Amino acid sequence: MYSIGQVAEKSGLSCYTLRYYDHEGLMPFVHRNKAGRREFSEHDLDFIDLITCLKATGMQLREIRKFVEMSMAGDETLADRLAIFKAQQESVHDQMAQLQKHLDKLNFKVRYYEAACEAGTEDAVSGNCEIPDAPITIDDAKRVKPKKVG
Amino acid sequence: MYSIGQVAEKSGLSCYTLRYYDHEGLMPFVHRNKAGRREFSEHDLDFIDLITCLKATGMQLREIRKFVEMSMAGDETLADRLAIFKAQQESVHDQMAQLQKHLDKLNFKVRYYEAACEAGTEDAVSGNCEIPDAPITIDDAKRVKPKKVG
DNA sequence: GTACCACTTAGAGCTAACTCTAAGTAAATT
DNA sequence: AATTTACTTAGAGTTAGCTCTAAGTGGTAC
Repeated sequence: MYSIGQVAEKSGLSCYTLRYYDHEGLMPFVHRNKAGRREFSEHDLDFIDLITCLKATGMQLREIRKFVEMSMAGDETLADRLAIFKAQQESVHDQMAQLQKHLDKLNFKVRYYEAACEAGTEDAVSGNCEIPDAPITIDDAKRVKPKKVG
Repeated sequence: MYSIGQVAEKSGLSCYTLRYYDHEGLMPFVHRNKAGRREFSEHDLDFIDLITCLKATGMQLREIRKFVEMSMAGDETLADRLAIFKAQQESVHDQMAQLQKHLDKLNFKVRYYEAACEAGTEDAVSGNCEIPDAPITIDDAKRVKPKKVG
C-alpha cells in the first residue's frame, strides 16, 4: 500500500493533482484507512498510469471520468470501453500526422536559417517552405559573409 | 490585402484570437489602413502559419512573441532564431516518442478489450500492458460468452 | 440618407487544470 | 509530553488562452 506522497513520487503527479483527480471522480477506487487517509494499491498505480496515458493523449478529465465510471460498472460496459480506446488510438494517429507536418515545416526552417546564418543575411536566401525538402538557395551577390572557397 | 475576417477564414483562427495575438505582440508586422483597420499581406499570412506551427508544437505565446521580436530585429538575431527552431525540432521528436509510447499502451488496451468483449468478461483475460505486443490470453473456463468453435 | 455590416477598443468573463492556503488530525520521533 | 511530519478538508487563487460584450466608427447597399 502507498500513501499519496509515495504515489506522487512514483507517478510524477503532485499530491495536489492526485487529490484534485480524486475529487473530480477519477479515482473512486482508492481506499481509505481508519484515519481517513488514502491507501493506493499496485493496481491503483496501474490505473493512474492509464489515466496519465489518456490525459497525455489529449483526453479531458471529464471524459476520463466517464471511462473510470464505466470501468467500475463492470462487464456490461466492455464494448463502450473498447470503442473509447479505438477512438483514442485514431486520435493519436491524427496527432502524430499533424505533428509530422509541423516537423516538416520546422525542418525547412532549420535549413533556411542555416543558409541565412551562412550568408549572414536573410535577404540572400530563398526557398518554398510549403514543399518538404524544397531546395534552399543562396544568392551569392547578396551575401554579407563571403562564401568560403574550398 | 486581407481583412481580419478574411484571415480568420483562411487561417482557421477566430477574429477574437487574431486580435488577441496582435494585442499580445505576436503580430507587430500587420499594417493598418487610414480607418485604423488591420490589413494583412500574403507574407503576413505565411507568418501566421508559422505562429500556428510553433503554437501547435507546444510553444507558449510569450516564447513565440520573443521569436517575433527577433524576426523584426533583423539579421543579427539569425543564430538565435536557428537555435529556437533546432530546439523546437527536438521537442517535437520527444513529443512523438512520448506519443508512440502512449500509443503502444492504447494498442494493448484495444487488444485487451477485444479479448474481453469476445470472452464476455474481463476476468477471463490476462496480459501485461508494459510489454508491447505482449500476448493476451483468454481463460476459457472463465468465459461468459462460450468460445465459437469452427 | 439611412440601414447595415465588418470592423475598432477596453475590459470583463470563461474554461481547464491545476496550485496553494488555512485550519485541523493522527502517528511517529525526540 | 512535545514536536514534527504527512496527511485531511474546503475553498480561494493562478495561469494560459481564449471568448465575448459594449460602445463606437467607417464604408457600402438600397
